[in-house]
Amino acid sequence: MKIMLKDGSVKEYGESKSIYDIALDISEGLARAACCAKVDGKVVDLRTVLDSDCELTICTARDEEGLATIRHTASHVLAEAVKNLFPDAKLTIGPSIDTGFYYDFDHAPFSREDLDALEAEMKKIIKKGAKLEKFTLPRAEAIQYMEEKGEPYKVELISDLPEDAEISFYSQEDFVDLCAGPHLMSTKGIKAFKLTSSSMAYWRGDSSKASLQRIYGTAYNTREDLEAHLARMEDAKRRDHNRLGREMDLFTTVDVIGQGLPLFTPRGTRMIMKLQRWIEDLEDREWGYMRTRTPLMAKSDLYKISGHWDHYKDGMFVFGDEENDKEVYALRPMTCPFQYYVFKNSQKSYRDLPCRYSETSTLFRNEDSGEMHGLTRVRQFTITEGHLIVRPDQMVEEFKGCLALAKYCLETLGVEEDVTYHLSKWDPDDREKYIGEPQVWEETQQHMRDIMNELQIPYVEDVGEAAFYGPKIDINAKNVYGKEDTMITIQWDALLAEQFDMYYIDQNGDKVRPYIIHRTSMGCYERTLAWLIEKYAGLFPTWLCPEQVRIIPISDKYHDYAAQVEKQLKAACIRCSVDQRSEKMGYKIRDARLNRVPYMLVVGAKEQEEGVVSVRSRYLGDEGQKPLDAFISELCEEIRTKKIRKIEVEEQK
RNA sequence: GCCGAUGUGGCUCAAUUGGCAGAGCAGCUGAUUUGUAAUCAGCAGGUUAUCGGUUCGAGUCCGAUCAUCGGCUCCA
Repeated sequence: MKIMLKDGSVKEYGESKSIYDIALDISEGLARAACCAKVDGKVVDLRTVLDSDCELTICTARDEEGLATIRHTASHVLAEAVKNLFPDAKLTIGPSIDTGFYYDFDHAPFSREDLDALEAEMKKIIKKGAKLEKFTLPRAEAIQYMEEKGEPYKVELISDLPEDAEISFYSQEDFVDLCAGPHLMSTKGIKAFKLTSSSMAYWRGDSSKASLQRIYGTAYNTREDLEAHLARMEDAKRRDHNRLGREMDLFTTVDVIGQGLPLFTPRGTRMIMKLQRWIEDLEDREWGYMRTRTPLMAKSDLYKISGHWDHYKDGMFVFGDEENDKEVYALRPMTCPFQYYVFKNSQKSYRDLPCRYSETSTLFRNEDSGEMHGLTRVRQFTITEGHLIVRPDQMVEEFKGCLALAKYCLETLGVEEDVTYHLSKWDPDDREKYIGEPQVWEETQQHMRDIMNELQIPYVEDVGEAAFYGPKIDINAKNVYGKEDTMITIQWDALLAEQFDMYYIDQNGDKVRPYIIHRTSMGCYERTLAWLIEKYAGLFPTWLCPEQVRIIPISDKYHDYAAQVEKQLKAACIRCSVDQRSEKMGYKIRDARLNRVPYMLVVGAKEQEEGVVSVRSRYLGDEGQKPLDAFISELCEEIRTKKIRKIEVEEQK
């Protein structure tokens, strides 16, 4: 039998060798190095292919697939440990995931102490180095086998497998689990793992079914990799906007105000206003948008026309007293219909289109109480929201324009490399959730594919993620913990114009339905700010900093000169302050750095005499003396161009 | 909404078995007048998230509510 290794070399083995020997041999004695194999691009278990004649590639622990195999086996070891320490626990499922693995058990909640005990038990199991062996059973026997073992969830899993599916089990000494594989040859292959947390999960993700306890763990090829991962997690904790944003005095929350209702302090507000003025000016001046200002609430009638009442009522804040014949109102969860009525205010000619409306729009969504998180999931947020009412023949160009504007915003914020593009499609098997004809949906989705391909933007397609009125491009970003959030969305809508009876007059004097693009350029301010905090760990580009310059007089003899410097900076619209406290310079510098002020101007006798400033920046450290005029013009240029300077000095702590 | 954990000055944390609520940092006041990451001293700051219960006595035990965190589910 011939086996191809990752480096392209080929090894040949005779019939007599056992698969374990072969596995050991190809991995040069390390049972963990060869984890699984790939045949025709499909990941398969080494055991199933090593005794057949086919061309295969060995995946080692350094490959994504190999690492997933290690983690999958780790989940089995966890399951064995749980059965050893908590024999009553019932097994369910335990896959590998991006960051490690988990296993769900039907059992009472596990404490951190339980996890520590389980970790110790897992180490024992690994040390013994049991061989993992695979065997299969016919369906009836498999069910009987698991019934005898008292594992009802496994019985259910087996019963739900397709008729022709192979029903395989893996054993490691006395512990046996239903599993499709692949797995390591031996538990010894798990060299570095840690149980990270436990939480609750539903059986098959269904909240009406049994609640299970999920134990999360992570496993890596080497101890160094594991430690690097844990260090990344520590770093993530430090960057976490929900912690850092509060620490930096950008926002806060108050119990009596409520969940998902953050308050922005003057520093946070300054950042948001900076973003808002930039984006409004950009849209209006360079992209031909017209600003609207529309109500934050409306009668329920409006949402009935738009379809939101049927599709989204639970997500709205509704008030009023229908039973006593009083009007029922709702706070707006989106801006669409309001801007449609701005469009409908006057009759439009084909020459008036495209009509690009934009609004800095505050929205209200009644998210479930468990959903709120920092600034990324809130009940009230403000989005730079726009609707483009266009002729069908303008749709593709305008859609491209929206994508270009979004990309420009991402580039300016320095985050364009951190996003992924998603084509969010409807779900043909869940027609209830959507309006419109299947054919329209498929055609529109194809248009969007064409646009993305033409612009050469890589994207993935997600089924069932569309809006109820049309498919969309979602631009997602990962937070510090790797969890994705939608930052920007651009939606194609060929349906709602009908609901609102919108039209324009074409060359022939006929009424024609326009198309609509729902879009945002920069997303909502709350989420974008959260993203920026995490991206820059609070060290924002200068133009966004709530405080750009801290003036540090060496002693109070120089307060007058410091005040002069401050006056000139303020005249140039630079956000600055003077630290007048009677502290030593070192103390003031430390304080300014902890406040993440990008520039410090030290002023004393020398500076006062010569009319200069001593510049200390976060980028280069001590930059030496500069004439004040020169400093101001350089800084203004940096702010005007929204430059992102590279930090070249080590951050001390 | 569901499961779990958590909640003590602005922040980080302490308080033995239920027995006087305490420290560091930040803040304020005074002294110090400082040359590139912490000068010294003093002061002030609390209904221990809220409400109720058990108890001679509750930060600590019990219940409810609110909020925060980790997940699940959801995200037009």
